Amino acid sequence: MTSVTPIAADAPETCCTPAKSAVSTQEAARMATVFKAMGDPTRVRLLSLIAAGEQGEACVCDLTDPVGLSQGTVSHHMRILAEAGLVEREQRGKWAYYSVVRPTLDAAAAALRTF
Amino acid sequence: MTSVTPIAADAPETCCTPAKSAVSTQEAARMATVFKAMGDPTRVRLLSLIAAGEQGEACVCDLTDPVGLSQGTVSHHMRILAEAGLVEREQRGKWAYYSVVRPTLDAAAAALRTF
DNA sequence: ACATCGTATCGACGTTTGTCAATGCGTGTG
DNA sequence: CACACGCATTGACAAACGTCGATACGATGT
Repeated sequence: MTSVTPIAADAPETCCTPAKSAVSTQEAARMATVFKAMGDPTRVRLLSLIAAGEQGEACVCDLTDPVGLSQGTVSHHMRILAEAGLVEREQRGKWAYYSVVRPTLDAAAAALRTF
Repeated sequence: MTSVTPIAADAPETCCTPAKSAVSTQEAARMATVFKAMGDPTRVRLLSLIAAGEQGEACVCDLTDPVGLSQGTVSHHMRILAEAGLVEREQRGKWAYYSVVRPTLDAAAAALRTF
């Protein structure tokens, strides 16, 4: 699984506040997945820590201390962020480096502006 | 309660990708409140319906049918959206009109871009 | 091969969440 | 006044969530 459906970058051809129509149920669900992933203080913090990291990335071992949670819990949160398409995982040696997926963030921000 | 703390419009004096630092725990918590409110498909739908409404507003009776949930449940969701500062309530006659609070949306979108 | 280290996964737990049906509370209308 | 209507609140309950400790997995180094 782990579909990673990045909110849909549609927005057909709109101009300025042009007779909006409500989003479909499925689109609402996809948006909610991303927002729900960011709906936890710890995950917001994790995302922020990763973005603030050296190359905009960080491994789990760098994250457990700052958030003050067990390694297992952090790993769990990373999984949720990854499934929402907010971060990407890259195995380097025995470390797992996570980096922020900017397009997803941008799509989410854009989606917010459509309301 | 119902603090309605709109994410903080800080962003001191930054330019282009300038040595980011992680957000504080409290800021993370405030952000998470807003995103958590949008972390449910029904609430995304509600927000969208309101924004798509006549004057960018809608009363609960207009919302129950589209989302297919009981009136009590819709009222519950509206409360959460209101507490997150995402919508405002205005009593007009015997109807309660909800409207989207654009600044909160914008602040959330801006916050997303800081990652 | 073996021991070690960094992560992921599992099982269990208390808490929070989304939902409903029922009830309470204002507000306008007969 | 009494009644109907729109909305909020309550109580209850199943499902989902966040957390931990323990365990399993995969890569490194000895």
